[in-house]
Amino acid sequence: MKYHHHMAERFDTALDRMLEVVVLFDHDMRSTLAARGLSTSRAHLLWEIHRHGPLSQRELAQALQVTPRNITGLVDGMAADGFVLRGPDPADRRISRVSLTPRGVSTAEEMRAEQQELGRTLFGTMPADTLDGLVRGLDQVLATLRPLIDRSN
Amino acid sequence: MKYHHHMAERFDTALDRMLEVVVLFDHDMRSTLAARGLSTSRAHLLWEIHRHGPLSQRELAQALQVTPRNITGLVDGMAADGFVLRGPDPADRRISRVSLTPRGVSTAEEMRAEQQELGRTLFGTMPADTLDGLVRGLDQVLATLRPLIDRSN
DNA sequence: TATTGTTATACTCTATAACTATA
DNA sequence: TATAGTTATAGAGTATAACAATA
Repeated sequence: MKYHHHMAERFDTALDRMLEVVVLFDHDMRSTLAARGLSTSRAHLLWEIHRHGPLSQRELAQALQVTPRNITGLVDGMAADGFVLRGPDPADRRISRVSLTPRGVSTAEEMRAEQQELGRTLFGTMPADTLDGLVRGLDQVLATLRPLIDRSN
Repeated sequence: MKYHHHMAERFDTALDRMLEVVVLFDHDMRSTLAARGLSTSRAHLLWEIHRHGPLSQRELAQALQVTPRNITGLVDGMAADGFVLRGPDPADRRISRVSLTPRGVSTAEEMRAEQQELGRTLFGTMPADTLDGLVRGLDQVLATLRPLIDRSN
Protein backbone atom coordinates (compact mmCIF):
# COMPACT_ATOMS: atom_id res chain seq x y z
CA MET A 1 0.00 0.00 0.00
CA LYS A 2 2.76 2.37 0.98
CA TYR A 3 4.67 1.25 -2.12
CA HIS A 4 1.76 2.04 -4.40
CA HIS A 5 1.28 5.43 -2.89
CA HIS A 6 4.94 6.17 -3.37
CA MET A 7 4.82 5.12 -7.03
CA ALA A 8 1.69 7.19 -7.63
CA GLU A 9 3.57 10.29 -6.52
CA ARG A 10 6.42 9.49 -8.89
CA PHE A 11 3.97 9.04 -11.76
CA ASP A 12 2.26 12.33 -10.94
CA THR A 13 5.58 14.13 -10.90
CA ALA A 14 6.57 12.69 -14.26
CA LEU A 15 3.17 13.48 -15.76
CA ASP A 16 3.26 17.03 -14.43
CA ARG A 17 6.61 17.55 -16.16
CA MET A 18 5.25 16.12 -19.41
CA LEU A 19 2.17 18.33 -19.28
CA GLU A 20 4.19 21.45 -18.58
CA VAL A 21 6.48 20.62 -21.50
CA VAL A 22 3.43 20.21 -23.73
CA VAL A 23 1.99 23.57 -22.68
CA LEU A 24 5.29 25.46 -23.05
CA PHE A 25 6.17 23.87 -26.40
CA ASP A 26 2.73 24.67 -27.72
CA HIS A 27 3.09 28.27 -26.55
CA ASP A 28 6.56 28.61 -28.07
CA MET A 29 5.50 27.11 -31.41
CA ARG A 30 2.48 29.37 -31.68
CA SER A 31 4.43 32.57 -31.11
CA THR A 32 7.22 31.51 -33.46
CA LEU A 33 4.68 30.76 -36.17
CA ALA A 34 2.61 33.88 -35.53
CA ALA A 35 5.73 35.96 -36.15
CA ARG A 36 5.70 34.56 -39.72
CA GLY A 37 1.97 35.04 -40.28
CA LEU A 38 1.24 31.34 -39.79
CA SER A 39 -1.25 29.55 -37.53
CA THR A 40 -0.68 25.96 -36.42
CA SER A 41 -2.96 24.72 -39.20
CA ARG A 42 -1.24 26.80 -41.85
CA ALA A 43 2.19 25.67 -40.70
CA HIS A 44 1.07 22.04 -40.81
CA LEU A 45 -0.24 22.48 -44.36
CA LEU A 46 2.97 24.22 -45.44
CA TRP A 47 5.05 21.48 -43.90
CA GLU A 48 3.16 18.65 -45.58
CA ILE A 49 3.65 20.18 -49.01
CA HIS A 50 7.30 20.90 -48.29
CA ARG A 51 7.87 17.25 -47.33
CA HIS A 52 5.76 15.54 -49.98
CA GLY A 53 5.66 17.97 -52.88
CA PRO A 54 2.46 19.40 -54.45
CA LEU A 55 -0.65 17.75 -52.97
CA SER A 56 -4.33 17.73 -53.89
CA GLN A 57 -6.70 19.36 -51.43
CA ARG A 58 -8.10 15.90 -50.69
CA GLU A 59 -4.66 14.69 -49.69
CA LEU A 60 -4.15 17.78 -47.55
CA ALA A 61 -7.48 17.16 -45.82
CA GLN A 62 -6.30 13.66 -44.89
CA ALA A 63 -2.88 14.85 -43.77
CA LEU A 64 -4.36 17.55 -41.53
CA GLN A 65 -7.25 15.31 -40.35
CA VAL A 66 -9.73 17.96 -41.34
CA THR A 67 -12.69 18.14 -43.74
CA PRO A 68 -12.01 19.20 -47.35
CA ARG A 69 -14.01 22.37 -46.78
CA ASN A 70 -11.38 23.65 -44.35
CA ILE A 71 -8.62 23.14 -46.87
CA THR A 72 -10.43 25.46 -49.26
CA GLY A 73 -10.30 28.17 -46.61
CA LEU A 74 -6.71 27.56 -45.55
CA VAL A 75 -5.45 27.50 -49.14
CA ASP A 76 -7.48 30.64 -49.97
CA GLY A 77 -5.81 32.52 -47.12
CA MET A 78 -2.32 31.16 -47.70
CA ALA A 79 -2.54 31.85 -51.43
CA ALA A 80 -3.64 35.43 -50.69
CA ASP A 81 -0.61 35.78 -48.41
CA GLY A 82 1.71 34.32 -51.06
CA PHE A 83 2.71 31.04 -49.39
CA VAL A 84 1.03 28.59 -51.77
CA LEU A 85 -0.37 28.34 -55.29
CA ARG A 86 -3.20 26.29 -56.81
CA GLY A 87 -2.27 24.55 -60.05
CA PRO A 88 -4.00 22.07 -62.39
CA ASP A 89 -3.44 18.33 -62.17
CA PRO A 90 -2.10 17.05 -65.49
CA ALA A 91 -4.30 13.95 -65.47
CA ASP A 92 -7.50 14.89 -63.60
CA ARG A 93 -9.20 18.22 -64.11
CA ARG A 94 -11.21 17.91 -60.87
CA ILE A 95 -8.04 18.11 -58.83
CA SER A 96 -6.38 21.30 -57.61
CA ARG A 97 -2.69 20.67 -56.88
CA VAL A 98 -1.36 22.96 -54.16
CA SER A 99 2.33 23.82 -54.33
CA LEU A 100 4.64 26.22 -52.47
CA THR A 101 5.67 29.58 -53.83
CA PRO A 102 9.35 30.59 -53.37
CA ARG A 103 8.16 32.42 -50.25
CA GLY A 104 6.48 29.24 -49.01
CA VAL A 105 9.68 27.25 -49.56
CA SER A 106 11.88 29.77 -47.77
CA THR A 107 9.39 29.99 -44.89
CA ALA A 108 9.44 26.20 -44.49
CA GLU A 109 13.23 26.20 -44.52
CA GLU A 110 13.40 28.98 -41.96
CA MET A 111 11.00 27.07 -39.72
CA ARG A 112 13.26 24.04 -39.97
CA ALA A 113 16.33 26.13 -39.09
CA GLU A 114 14.55 27.63 -36.09
CA GLN A 115 13.61 24.16 -34.92
CA GLN A 116 17.26 23.10 -35.03
CA GLU A 117 18.17 26.26 -33.17
CA LEU A 118 15.65 25.32 -30.47
CA GLY A 119 17.26 21.88 -30.29
CA ARG A 120 20.66 23.46 -29.69
CA THR A 121 19.20 25.78 -27.05
CA LEU A 122 17.46 23.00 -25.17
CA PHE A 123 20.05 20.23 -25.45
CA GLY A 124 23.34 21.99 -26.16
CA THR A 125 24.27 22.35 -22.51
CA MET A 126 22.78 19.04 -21.40
CA PRO A 127 25.21 16.28 -20.32
CA ALA A 128 25.28 13.41 -22.83
CA ASP A 129 23.95 10.82 -20.38
CA THR A 130 21.05 13.09 -19.38
CA LEU A 131 20.14 13.52 -23.04
CA ASP A 132 20.33 9.75 -23.52
CA GLY A 133 18.09 9.18 -20.52
CA LEU A 134 15.59 11.72 -21.80
CA VAL A 135 15.39 10.15 -25.26
CA ARG A 136 15.11 6.66 -23.81
CA GLY A 137 12.26 7.76 -21.53
CA LEU A 138 10.45 9.60 -24.31
CA ASP A 139 10.76 6.59 -26.60
CA GLN A 140 9.08 4.40 -24.02
CA VAL A 141 6.33 6.94 -23.48
CA LEU A 142 5.76 7.12 -27.24
CA ALA A 143 5.71 3.33 -27.52
CA THR A 144 2.80 3.30 -25.05
CA LEU A 145 1.08 6.42 -26.33
CA ARG A 146 1.10 5.77 -30.09
CA PRO A 147 -1.14 2.68 -30.03
CA LEU A 148 -3.45 4.43 -27.55
CA ILE A 149 -3.98 7.29 -29.99
CA ASP A 150 -4.21 5.03 -33.06
CA ARG A 151 -6.98 3.09 -31.38
CA SER A 152 -8.97 6.26 -30.74
CA ASN A 153 -8.90 7.18 -34.47
CA MET B 1 33.22 19.47 -37.62
CA LYS B 2 32.33 15.83 -37.53
CA TYR B 3 31.57 16.18 -33.82
CA HIS B 4 29.16 19.04 -34.38
CA HIS B 5 27.34 17.18 -37.08
CA HIS B 6 27.00 14.21 -34.78
CA MET B 7 25.59 16.36 -31.97
CA ALA B 8 23.15 18.07 -34.32
CA GLU B 9 21.67 14.68 -35.18
CA ARG B 10 21.30 13.83 -31.52
CA PHE B 11 19.55 17.14 -30.88
CA ASP B 12 17.23 16.58 -33.83
CA THR B 13 16.34 13.12 -32.57
CA ALA B 14 15.57 14.43 -29.10
CA LEU B 15 13.54 17.33 -30.46
CA ASP B 16 11.59 15.03 -32.77
CA ARG B 17 10.63 12.89 -29.77
CA MET B 18 9.57 15.96 -27.80
CA LEU B 19 7.46 17.28 -30.65
CA GLU B 20 5.75 13.93 -31.20
CA VAL B 21 4.98 13.73 -27.48
CA VAL B 22 3.48 17.22 -27.62
CA VAL B 23 1.28 16.35 -30.59
CA LEU B 24 0.08 13.04 -29.13
CA PHE B 25 -0.59 14.46 -25.66
CA ASP B 26 -2.53 17.32 -27.17
CA HIS B 27 -4.57 14.88 -29.23
CA ASP B 28 -5.22 12.61 -26.25
CA MET B 29 -6.27 15.50 -24.00
CA ARG B 30 -8.63 16.93 -26.57
CA SER B 31 -10.47 13.68 -27.15
CA THR B 32 -10.67 12.92 -23.43
CA LEU B 33 -12.14 16.35 -22.78
CA ALA B 34 -14.47 16.27 -25.79
CA ALA B 35 -16.00 13.08 -24.39
CA ARG B 36 -17.10 15.18 -21.39
CA GLY B 37 -18.38 18.12 -23.44
CA LEU B 38 -15.31 20.24 -22.65
CA SER B 39 -12.93 22.14 -24.90
CA THR B 40 -9.38 22.94 -23.79
CA SER B 41 -10.48 26.42 -22.72
CA ARG B 42 -13.47 25.14 -20.79
CA ALA B 43 -11.34 22.52 -19.04
CA HIS B 44 -8.80 25.16 -18.08
CA LEU B 45 -11.53 27.38 -16.64
CA LEU B 46 -13.06 24.45 -14.74
CA TRP B 47 -9.65 23.51 -13.37
CA GLU B 48 -8.81 27.02 -12.15
CA ILE B 49 -12.03 27.26 -10.17
CA HIS B 50 -11.58 23.74 -8.80
CA ARG B 51 -8.10 24.65 -7.55
CA HIS B 52 -8.73 28.17 -6.27
CA GLY B 53 -12.42 28.23 -5.40
CA PRO B 54 -14.97 30.70 -6.84
CA LEU B 55 -13.26 33.34 -9.01
CA SER B 56 -14.38 36.60 -10.56
CA GLN B 57 -14.49 36.73 -14.34
CA ARG B 58 -11.60 39.19 -14.23
CA GLU B 59 -9.51 36.67 -12.34
CA LEU B 60 -10.48 33.96 -14.79
CA ALA B 61 -9.43 36.19 -17.70
CA GLN B 62 -5.98 36.56 -16.13
CA ALA B 63 -5.68 32.85 -15.35
CA LEU B 64 -6.60 31.85 -18.91
CA GLN B 65 -4.60 34.70 -20.48
CA VAL B 66 -7.62 35.79 -22.43
CA THR B 67 -9.71 38.98 -22.66
CA PRO B 68 -12.66 39.37 -20.25
CA ARG B 69 -15.06 39.19 -23.16
CA ASN B 70 -14.13 35.57 -23.79
CA ILE B 71 -14.87 34.63 -20.20
CA THR B 72 -18.42 35.89 -20.66
CA GLY B 73 -18.85 33.45 -23.55
CA LEU B 74 -17.17 30.52 -21.84
CA VAL B 75 -19.17 30.99 -18.63
CA ASP B 76 -22.40 31.41 -20.61
CA GLY B 77 -21.84 28.10 -22.35
CA MET B 78 -20.62 26.22 -19.31
CA ALA B 79 -23.49 27.54 -17.20
CA ALA B 80 -25.96 26.42 -19.89
CA ASP B 81 -24.34 22.97 -19.77
CA GLY B 82 -24.50 22.89 -15.97
CA PHE B 83 -20.79 22.98 -15.11
CA VAL B 84 -20.63 26.42 -13.44
CA LEU B 85 -22.83 29.02 -11.78
CA ARG B 86 -22.63 32.82 -11.55
CA GLY B 87 -23.12 34.18 -8.04
CA PRO B 88 -22.93 37.63 -6.45
CA ASP B 89 -19.85 38.90 -4.68
CA PRO B 90 -20.72 39.79 -1.07
CA ALA B 91 -18.67 43.00 -1.10
CA ASP B 92 -18.77 44.32 -4.68
CA ARG B 93 -21.90 44.25 -6.78
CA ARG B 94 -19.97 44.71 -10.03
CA ILE B 95 -18.34 41.32 -9.59
CA SER B 96 -19.77 38.02 -10.78
CA ARG B 97 -18.25 35.13 -8.81
CA VAL B 98 -18.14 31.92 -10.84
CA SER B 99 -18.33 28.66 -8.90
CA LEU B 100 -18.68 24.99 -9.81
CA THR B 101 -21.97 23.12 -9.70
CA PRO B 102 -21.90 19.56 -8.28
CA ARG B 103 -21.56 18.41 -11.88
CA GLY B 104 -18.61 20.74 -12.35
CA VAL B 105 -16.93 19.38 -9.24
CA SER B 106 -17.41 15.75 -10.21
CA THR B 107 -16.19 16.46 -13.74
CA ALA B 108 -13.01 18.07 -12.36
CA GLU B 109 -12.46 15.09 -10.08
CA GLU B 110 -12.99 12.64 -12.91
CA MET B 111 -10.49 14.55 -15.04
CA ARG B 112 -7.96 14.32 -12.22
CA ALA B 113 -8.57 10.56 -11.88
CA GLU B 114 -8.15 10.06 -15.61
CA GLN B 115 -4.90 11.96 -15.50
CA GLN B 116 -3.58 9.66 -12.79
CA GLU B 117 -4.75 6.69 -14.83
CA LEU B 118 -2.75 8.02 -17.79
CA GLY B 119 0.29 8.32 -15.50
CA ARG B 120 -0.07 4.66 -14.52
CA THR B 121 -0.46 3.63 -18.15
CA LEU B 122 2.58 5.56 -19.33
CA PHE B 123 4.95 4.96 -16.43
CA GLY B 124 3.65 1.85 -14.66
CA THR B 125 5.74 -0.55 -16.73
CA MET B 126 8.76 1.73 -17.01
CA PRO B 127 11.93 0.70 -15.13
CA ALA B 128 12.64 3.04 -12.22
CA ASP B 129 15.95 4.29 -13.62
CA THR B 130 14.37 5.06 -16.99
CA LEU B 131 11.67 7.07 -15.23
CA ASP B 132 14.32 8.91 -13.24
CA GLY B 133 16.27 9.69 -16.39
CA LEU B 134 13.12 10.96 -18.09
CA VAL B 135 12.21 13.29 -15.23
CA ARG B 136 15.78 14.56 -14.94
CA GLY B 137 15.88 15.32 -18.67
CA LEU B 138 12.47 17.01 -18.65
CA ASP B 139 13.47 19.13 -15.67
CA GLN B 140 16.50 20.40 -17.53
CA VAL B 141 14.43 21.12 -20.61
CA LEU B 142 11.92 23.03 -18.50
CA ALA B 143 14.70 24.99 -16.77
CA THR B 144 15.78 26.24 -20.21
CA LEU B 145 12.31 26.64 -21.66
CA ARG B 146 10.53 28.48 -18.82
CA PRO B 147 12.65 31.67 -18.96
CA LEU B 148 12.43 31.61 -22.76
CA ILE B 149 8.64 31.68 -22.58
CA ASP B 150 8.50 34.17 -19.72
CA ARG B 151 10.62 36.57 -21.72
CA SER B 152 8.24 36.37 -24.68
CA ASN B 153 5.27 37.38 -22.48
C1' DT C 1 -22.50 6.74 -59.95
C1' DA C 2 -18.39 8.34 -57.46
C1' DT C 3 -15.01 11.91 -56.53
C1' DT C 4 -13.11 16.83 -56.10
C1' DG C 5 -13.72 21.03 -54.60
C1' DT C 6 -16.96 24.86 -53.71
C1' DT C 7 -20.99 27.55 -51.79
C1' DA C 8 -24.08 28.06 -47.82
C1' DT C 9 -24.54 27.94 -43.02
C1' DA C 10 -23.31 27.44 -38.14
C1' DC C 11 -20.51 26.79 -33.85
C1' DT C 12 -16.32 27.78 -30.81
C1' DC C 13 -12.50 30.56 -29.47
C1' DT C 14 -10.31 34.64 -30.06
C1' DA C 15 -9.88 40.06 -30.30
C1' DT C 16 -11.21 45.34 -29.98
C1' DA C 17 -14.25 48.91 -28.92
C1' DA C 18 -18.22 51.09 -26.98
C1' DC C 19 -21.43 50.87 -23.24
C1' DT C 20 -23.77 50.02 -18.40
C1' DA C 21 -23.56 49.39 -13.62
C1' DT C 22 -21.23 49.93 -10.02
C1' DA C 23 -17.20 51.70 -7.07
C1' DT D 1 -12.53 58.52 -12.76
C1' DA D 2 -11.67 53.61 -12.67
C1' DT D 3 -13.25 48.81 -12.66
C1' DA D 4 -16.36 44.56 -13.87
C1' DG D 5 -18.89 42.71 -17.09
C1' DT D 6 -21.78 43.07 -21.26
C1' DT D 7 -23.29 44.11 -26.16
C1' DA D 8 -21.69 44.71 -30.93
C1' DT D 9 -18.72 43.29 -34.37
C1' DA D 10 -15.03 40.68 -36.70
C1' DG D 11 -11.72 36.96 -37.98
C1' DA D 12 -9.76 32.17 -37.83
C1' DG D 13 -10.59 27.28 -37.56
C1' DT D 14 -13.78 23.74 -37.44
C1' DA D 15 -18.16 20.98 -39.02
C1' DT D 16 -22.31 19.33 -42.19
C1' DA D 17 -24.97 19.47 -46.19
C1' DA D 18 -26.12 20.59 -50.90
C1' DC D 19 -24.22 21.37 -55.41
C1' DA D 20 -21.27 21.81 -59.87
C1' DA D 21 -17.72 19.95 -62.61
C1' DT D 22 -15.39 16.04 -63.87
C1' DA D 23 -14.32 11.09 -63.90
